[in-house]
Amino acid sequence: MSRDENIGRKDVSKRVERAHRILDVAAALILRWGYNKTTIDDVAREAGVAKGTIYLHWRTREDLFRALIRRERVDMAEEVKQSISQDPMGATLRGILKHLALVIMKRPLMKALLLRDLDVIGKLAHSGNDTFAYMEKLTGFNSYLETLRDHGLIRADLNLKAQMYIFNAIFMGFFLTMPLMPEGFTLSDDEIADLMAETVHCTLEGNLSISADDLKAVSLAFMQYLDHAVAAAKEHLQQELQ
Amino acid sequence: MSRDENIGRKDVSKRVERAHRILDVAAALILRWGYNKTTIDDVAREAGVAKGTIYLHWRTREDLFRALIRRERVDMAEEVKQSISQDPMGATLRGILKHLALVIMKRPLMKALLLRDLDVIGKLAHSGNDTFAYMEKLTGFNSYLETLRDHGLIRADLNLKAQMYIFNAIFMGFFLTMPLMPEGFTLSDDEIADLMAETVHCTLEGNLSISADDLKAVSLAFMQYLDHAVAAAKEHLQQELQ
DNA sequence: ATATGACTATTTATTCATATTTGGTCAATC
DNA sequence: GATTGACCAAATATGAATAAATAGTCATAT
Repeated sequence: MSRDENIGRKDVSKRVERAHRILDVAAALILRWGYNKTTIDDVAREAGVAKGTIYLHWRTREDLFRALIRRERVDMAEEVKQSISQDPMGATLRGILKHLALVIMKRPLMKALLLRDLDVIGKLAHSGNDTFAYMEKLTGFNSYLETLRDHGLIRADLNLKAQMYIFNAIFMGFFLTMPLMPEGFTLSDDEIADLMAETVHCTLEGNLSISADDLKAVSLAFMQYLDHAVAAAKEHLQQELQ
Repeated sequence: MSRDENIGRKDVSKRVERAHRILDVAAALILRWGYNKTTIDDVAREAGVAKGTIYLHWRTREDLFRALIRRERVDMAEEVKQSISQDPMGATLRGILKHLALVIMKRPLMKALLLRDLDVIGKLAHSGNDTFAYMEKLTGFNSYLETLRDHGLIRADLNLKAQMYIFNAIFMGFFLTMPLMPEGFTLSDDEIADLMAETVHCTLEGNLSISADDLKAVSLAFMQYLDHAVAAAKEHLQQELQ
């Protein structure tokens, strides 16, 4: 490794560190004041950099916040991956749902994004309603469901599209019901996650007896996929933050 | 029956008829233009009455639309009752859910109310956020669940609060997911209703074997309750429209 | 080369005056 | 007595003109 590259490396790591510091501030401010009322000046001041510095990282204000969202997603994916890998049943449908739910509940920004909380994401909701990425995610999930089905880990008497819809409805339903329940009918995050998992289990996994081999195979395939996807996303993010 | 009362009757029936005509127009206009942009003048013109006449029925604009919503609820309840009574399994949890869902899907106004579609209900959403009536409905549903449980028609290994939450989450989830699914992943109303029922069945009813006696008992109790509640609501509505 | 913050061109918020719409009333009419 | 629609006050929309806030730039400093 030449000296030039070394120097470059050092510079880059400093830059990335600063980018993260700025995003940290942006995350705190968007949750405190909402996207519409969070200014670049605020972010710069709180992050201890000049405004111009922020524009050395991102071309526009929106770019900055979109980067924040991407980072949030990557961090979440990493956390979910860890969580799943520690649970023998983690790669089952109910496992994924439960771990995903618990991680999201701990992350106010992800929760706000999922629930489309306009107080937080404001105009960020309208612009760039990335349906392409969404479709991509859905089709990715589709192939995961196919794998599960091939290994007998979900019911075979329901078509994929239906199972897809059911999974989505349960996922969104449990989250969206949270703020709708009146006093006395609310449940804790952990209870909700468990019930979500239970619902998916009963409806999509049925009372199929899980073969250890199939579970192992699916877990391996899924973790391998997740490892790869998360690593790529992290790499991509690192690159993006230079 | 004296002649006075007869004359009164006739007048009242005319009045009620007119009230319904006005509400019909209000329903059409609120769906076409939304609450905020539907004026009393519009309603009066379309209904073929003078504006003053409307104020002979309701004290304010909001009262008119709240009456419309009450009527919609009563009509819906009546329709659900009919639908359930024709289905042997109608009074089971999955039966109720399915019939309720199908009826709502056919009623744009109910759908808009359920989904809190601000384009339709506009400022009507904020004012009078009737949590009391909501609580009442929830506790009513609670006791229905208790009856089901006593007759072994739903699982006994989940507490009522949890089952309540699950039911709500499934119900809302399937409805709210409808507009969120992209092209190619959508399902028909009937498919969605069936999947909703299936989900509730798997999760809350389990694979319990239903005793014919218990089913009969629950159906009877439920239909009796529904009959009574709907009749009272209708009576109340009739009274309200004078 | 990197970072800064004063600077500017836009955007957004505020104000104020005017015009229009609309909820609700009530004297006149049927 | 029931119904009407002209009428009014209040609310809402429109627009101009001004002020304030803010995104993004760039000459200068480190």
